[in-house]
Amino acid sequence: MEAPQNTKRTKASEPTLKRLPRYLHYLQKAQDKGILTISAPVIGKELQCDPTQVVKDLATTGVKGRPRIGYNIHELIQTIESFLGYNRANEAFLVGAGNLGMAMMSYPDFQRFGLKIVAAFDTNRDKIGRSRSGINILHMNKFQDLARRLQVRIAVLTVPHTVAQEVTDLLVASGIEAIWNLTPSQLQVPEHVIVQNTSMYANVTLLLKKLQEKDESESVQ
Amino acid sequence: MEAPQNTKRTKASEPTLKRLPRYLHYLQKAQDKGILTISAPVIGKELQCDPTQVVKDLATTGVKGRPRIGYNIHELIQTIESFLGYNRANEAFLVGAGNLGMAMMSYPDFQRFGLKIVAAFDTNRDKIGRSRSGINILHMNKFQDLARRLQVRIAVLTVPHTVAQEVTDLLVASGIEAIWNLTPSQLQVPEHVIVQNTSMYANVTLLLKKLQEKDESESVQ
DNA sequence: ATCTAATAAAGAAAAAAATCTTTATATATT
DNA sequence: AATATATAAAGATTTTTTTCTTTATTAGAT
Repeated sequence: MEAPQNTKRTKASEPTLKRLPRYLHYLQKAQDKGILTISAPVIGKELQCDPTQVVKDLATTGVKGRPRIGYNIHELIQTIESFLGYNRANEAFLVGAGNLGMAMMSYPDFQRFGLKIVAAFDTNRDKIGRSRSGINILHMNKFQDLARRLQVRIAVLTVPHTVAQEVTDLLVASGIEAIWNLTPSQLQVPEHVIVQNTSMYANVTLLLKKLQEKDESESVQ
Repeated sequence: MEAPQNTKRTKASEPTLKRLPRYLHYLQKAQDKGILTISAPVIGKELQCDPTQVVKDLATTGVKGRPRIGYNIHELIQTIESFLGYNRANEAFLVGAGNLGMAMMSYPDFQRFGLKIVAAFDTNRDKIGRSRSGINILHMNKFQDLARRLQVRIAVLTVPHTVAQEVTDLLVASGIEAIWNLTPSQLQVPEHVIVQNTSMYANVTLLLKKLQEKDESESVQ
């Protein structure tokens, strides 16, 4: 355990990390169909992206392919999953059992992607004691104690944005090291805490802007 | 209406488009506090991002600031909203009234960001006829007729990934031009159809990988 | 009125990412 | 066995995006 076999400390770029799960999803479907080997050009064609991009992305995981054959699909899946850390089950607490929180609880397969939501928290009395997809909803005042005792490092934040910052302060005080922020708020956190923002608004903006640009380019013609 | 006043056809970059809604959200909160003018360094400090980046992003919208003063916050908000097209109410149909679909229906303020979900569709009998946040849930077999009659161009896709492609084919056949894809599937669409992918899996992967890299860098020290 | 400091704006440089090109290799075909 | 071909892998180029630098402007202080 002293020397790492893989000296490939090739820190993958963010765009690459975002593409890898997509490849993985496609590869798993392909494997289910009984396919044994697959080439980068085929993946690129199917996922409508550049084949050399696929080769480059796969190369960062350290997997080796063979000319004229492609990659062994089983080995490829294993390597990507291991590279992304999907084998470890990272335990997480979800905070905010509203609509979005409930949706996240019943979102399928997070566990296959390395994330296991082990409990949910809210302050609404009507929700406490209930459960969703096997995840119990507890009162927020139990968060700090449980997070410390269970050594949970990750929180999924789905509270209303009006209370996002104050809840975040509690998470940080409870030892949370990584926050998946699904609120539109920009969270203030200490340097050692990781925040991953998933803004629905940014995405809807991008979509509408693309549509708008398409309209404009057509009207110009 | 013949010649456009703004010859600034500065097509904004994708990263810029994703940042603008964040600025907007912060600016609106600042405006509520009664602030009248604001400078890029202040925005940058508050949102912990580079001040020159903020200046560049704001410049693409065409807004003008004044040295030593900053930007008029009201004018700034107006300009960004107009640039992003938030004034127009783009009507959309939501397809798939499951957990995520319901969450999207009750997601606040989409309309402020230019998107108005006017109806939802599903095939589950238990859901049809009900409504959520004032949005009625209709049977999927009414989709094509309604989309055409109401000239709805945008669809929000929140169906299970197993049926994502076949539903997409129906959307396209119904004249839908833009799809906000919240399933993990890579959709096959004709060239003229715009797809915006929002993958929860890509985001969770990014978070876990960042945490993993942090752990590794600490253990190396 | 003049000077100073803060800041927008424009431009240059650097960094990052995507795309393109070349090379090498292994399989299938003749 | 020799050749052609598909493909991975490595490298080079181009493009995009971010960061840095410089310049110009303006409010406030002296």
